[in-house]
Amino acid sequence: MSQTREAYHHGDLRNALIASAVRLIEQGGEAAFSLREAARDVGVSANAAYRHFDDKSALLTAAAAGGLEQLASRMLKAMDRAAQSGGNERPAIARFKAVGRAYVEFAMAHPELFRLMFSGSGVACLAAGAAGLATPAPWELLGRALDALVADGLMPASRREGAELKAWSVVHGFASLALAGHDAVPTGRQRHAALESALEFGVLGLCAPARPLRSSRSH
Amino acid sequence: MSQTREAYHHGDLRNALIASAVRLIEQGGEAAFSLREAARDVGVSANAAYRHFDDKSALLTAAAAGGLEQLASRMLKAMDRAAQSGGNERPAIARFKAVGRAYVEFAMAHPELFRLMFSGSGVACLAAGAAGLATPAPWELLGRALDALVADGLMPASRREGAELKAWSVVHGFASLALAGHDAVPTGRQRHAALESALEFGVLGLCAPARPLRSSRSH
DNA sequence: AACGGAAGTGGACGGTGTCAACATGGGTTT
DNA sequence: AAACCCATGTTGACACCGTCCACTTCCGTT
Repeated sequence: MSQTREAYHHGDLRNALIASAVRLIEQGGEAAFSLREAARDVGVSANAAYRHFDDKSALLTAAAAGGLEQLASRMLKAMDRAAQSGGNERPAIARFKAVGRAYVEFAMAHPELFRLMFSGSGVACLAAGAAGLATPAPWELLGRALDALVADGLMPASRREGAELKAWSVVHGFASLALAGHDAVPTGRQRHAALESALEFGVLGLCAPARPLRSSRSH
Repeated sequence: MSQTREAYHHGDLRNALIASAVRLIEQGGEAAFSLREAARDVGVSANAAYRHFDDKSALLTAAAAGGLEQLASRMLKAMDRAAQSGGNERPAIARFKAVGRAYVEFAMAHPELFRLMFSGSGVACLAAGAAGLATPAPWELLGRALDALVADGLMPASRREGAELKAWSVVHGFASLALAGHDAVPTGRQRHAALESALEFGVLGLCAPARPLRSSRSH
């Protein structure tokens, strides 16, 4: 984080612009960001940005990719932490929950950045982000946690396929609704409890035995 | 509340602007909408809009509220339809699933509008939308479906509180990820199957018996 | 020491949201 | 029926934005 050393002509403008974009977005949302403002913020002409980014949206994408990397890093750390001290849960379940918890907590800590990551045709953001990423992509981490659930015999192997989507949906939906300020999502202390409850809900949905089929054809 | 009454100068501009905004947004996303363009579209001066909306964002909010109403209407219709011909599912479960299905299908049919409804400080959108809405709000419909699950003895009453949030998270997350073009969400025919699977996942999470507590204090 | 190209600058264009002042015409009051 | 008023809509202007263009400045290479 040695950013103060950037000389106008010689520093790495690219990263400085990304950092500035992230800062502006986290403060006032995607709307409060403008290419000119970011350039101004770095103390450089507006058009200088075009030497490093094709487009305004290219800068946005780069900022989103940075956020994605940060998210993945947090998830990874949370997983490792949970692996060694999983409380009184089965380790695989503790890890699985830790991943989801980290996901939601990141969204709460960086609401605007999180929103940016999944806004618009996020295809671009996600794909571009995942392309040259150092840390494994978030959904890859989730996949590992799910594999562990199967390996420990907690989740039927037949349900492994498509499990990422379900688990991801719960936490992503939770985070999105919380960010939207939906009434159903409590705030503050109670939200933590709601999140834990939602995580247990996800575990149950994945691991619980299937419901008996109800063939009430006619009566 | 008699809204068509504003046929003063040139028809009811307010609704015309909202309709135009919805159209523009559905075509090219929120970014492709501008106050001036909407005004141009209905053949009126740009500033005329300010007689009906405080702000650009006020128009956006109104458009989102319209979408919310449409969503609620679809959910209601789907619930009613499922109630009378629930396939070979328990009626309460058929209704519950129908609500979620309608939610996701609406998002797929109107991706940009759906995105708008939950973007930004959606508080404004959702609150403003729910305020003077004719049809019951979407989450109210969901609440009824959940009540029915409890009434039929399919979901433990102790889990009723906060159940909206969990169910909502699944479908909202599913829709959001699908809209973002996430790899985990299949497209076309397979998506339908994935949605059904996710709905069953939600039912299981709500209705399945709790996991046995695992009190592995110390070793 | 000269040079070629990368990095950054300045100006301009069309577009946008929004404000202030002005025009208009239908409904209400006399 | 005539006069008025105010909601409705218009015109013009301002600052800001993204982006294109031509120009300058400096670094590393030869």
